[in-house]
Amino acid sequence: MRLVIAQCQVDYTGRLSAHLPWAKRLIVVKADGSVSVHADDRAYKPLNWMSPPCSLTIREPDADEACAVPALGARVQQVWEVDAVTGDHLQILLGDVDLDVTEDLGVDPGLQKDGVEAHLQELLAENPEAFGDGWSVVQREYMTPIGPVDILCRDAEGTYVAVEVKRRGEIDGVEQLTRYLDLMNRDHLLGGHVQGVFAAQQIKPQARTLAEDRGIDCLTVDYDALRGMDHPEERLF
Amino acid sequence: MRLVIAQCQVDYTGRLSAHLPWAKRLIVVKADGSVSVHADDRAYKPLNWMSPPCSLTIREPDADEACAVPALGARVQQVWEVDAVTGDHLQILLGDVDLDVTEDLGVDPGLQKDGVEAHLQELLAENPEAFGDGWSVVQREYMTPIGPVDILCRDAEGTYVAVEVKRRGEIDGVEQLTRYLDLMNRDHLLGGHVQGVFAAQQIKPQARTLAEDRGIDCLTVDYDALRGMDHPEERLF
DNA sequence: GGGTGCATATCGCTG
DNA sequence: CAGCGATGTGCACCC
Repeated sequence: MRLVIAQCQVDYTGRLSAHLPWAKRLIVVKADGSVSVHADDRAYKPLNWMSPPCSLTIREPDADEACAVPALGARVQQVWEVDAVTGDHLQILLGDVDLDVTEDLGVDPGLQKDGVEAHLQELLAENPEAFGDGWSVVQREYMTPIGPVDILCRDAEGTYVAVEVKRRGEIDGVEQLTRYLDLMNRDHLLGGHVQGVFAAQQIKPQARTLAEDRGIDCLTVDYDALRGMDHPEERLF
Repeated sequence: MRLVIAQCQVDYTGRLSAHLPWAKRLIVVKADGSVSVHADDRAYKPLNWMSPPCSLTIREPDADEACAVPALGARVQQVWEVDAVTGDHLQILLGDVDLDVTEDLGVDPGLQKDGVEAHLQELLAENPEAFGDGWSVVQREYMTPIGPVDILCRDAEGTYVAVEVKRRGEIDGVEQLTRYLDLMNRDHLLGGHVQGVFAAQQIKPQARTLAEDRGIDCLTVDYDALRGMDHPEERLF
């Protein structure tokens, strides 16, 4: 990883065009080939970047570029050209350099996450009684031509129920489930009528209203309680 | 901006839980208060971070934490605690420090962008003949109770047309326009029938199929050509 | 502050 | 490779 703090001017052309006037910024070159240009705000988001795969070429400024004066009495020291196979291009003109360090970080052992939608789905699939007495799971990630239904269940009467699981239930999730239901209701193998359940840790009022208007049941899920019902020894950490 | 490269172990609890085992990483503290932990890959995305507003407290390790040995012969030097008002918490245990520099970057003059959806919408609103002869613009960002329609037009026959503009036309955009049309078709002030146009630089086949199935017309827009029809002297750069 | 939509979104999985 | 969905999405804008 290489860290450079320098006066710079940046131009990007690709999916859009963007221009950064002269200012002092941080430039990060990672081992994966990525290049990012950061200001002292915007949290972790850079002002400009190039994602790998891309190639970085560093060269002397030509006569024309040397005239692009970063500050009074200063001059352009280097020109960085970053090219991606997609045609995206990032050009960085560098003036005075305040920091230029390179450190080998090695490969990161990686990130362990807990509490994402996949875990919620897993817990619900293992505890279908959370939906109601006599419910059973037919299949997780039940594939339809337009995407996978999170959990396909049958209720106590044997009716098929498509369950859409979300951490936060918003209007998009209801639209998604509606598309699945429209399709599944045309499938005679599923009995001609598939019920819908929208399950989330938190359901926005507008999403609930839309769901109920479409005959979809809503279930608010307590992740920690459900986790407690499960096997505590299987927790990640 | 403060840049630290050090052996570290990171734990995050908030919207989810996440754990990073000991490894050498880059830690960035920006003037906006944000803290990001980077590995040497994942392009500009950090492994873990805290967004402002948040507070950073640096302290000595207690007896318990000192036992968390980062590497053979090393010991925990510092503990960083980052807290957000939302209750989110980030804890970083630091071992050996390889780099610790602080630089004042000042306020960034900012970013100029060209070619995003807003520009496309602007160009189309100024050139409604792109939709067809005799078309006129009624209003941009026409408000409905569920959100703004990008452009409301009338065609040569005087029929109202809701135009949804996207850089890349995908299925979500068709759903969005459909919701607007459902609502507007109940509005007698708009003549009881509002036509739909889905305009984008590129329209995915599935989005096109869905749109046509719903009676929505598709228009592929050439941004550069449209820009040429417009006033070249008004270009950003 | 909630609702809505845009983003150079990025990333991972599946077919 | 495309399609689809999740993301600690983040962010701006508007009511």
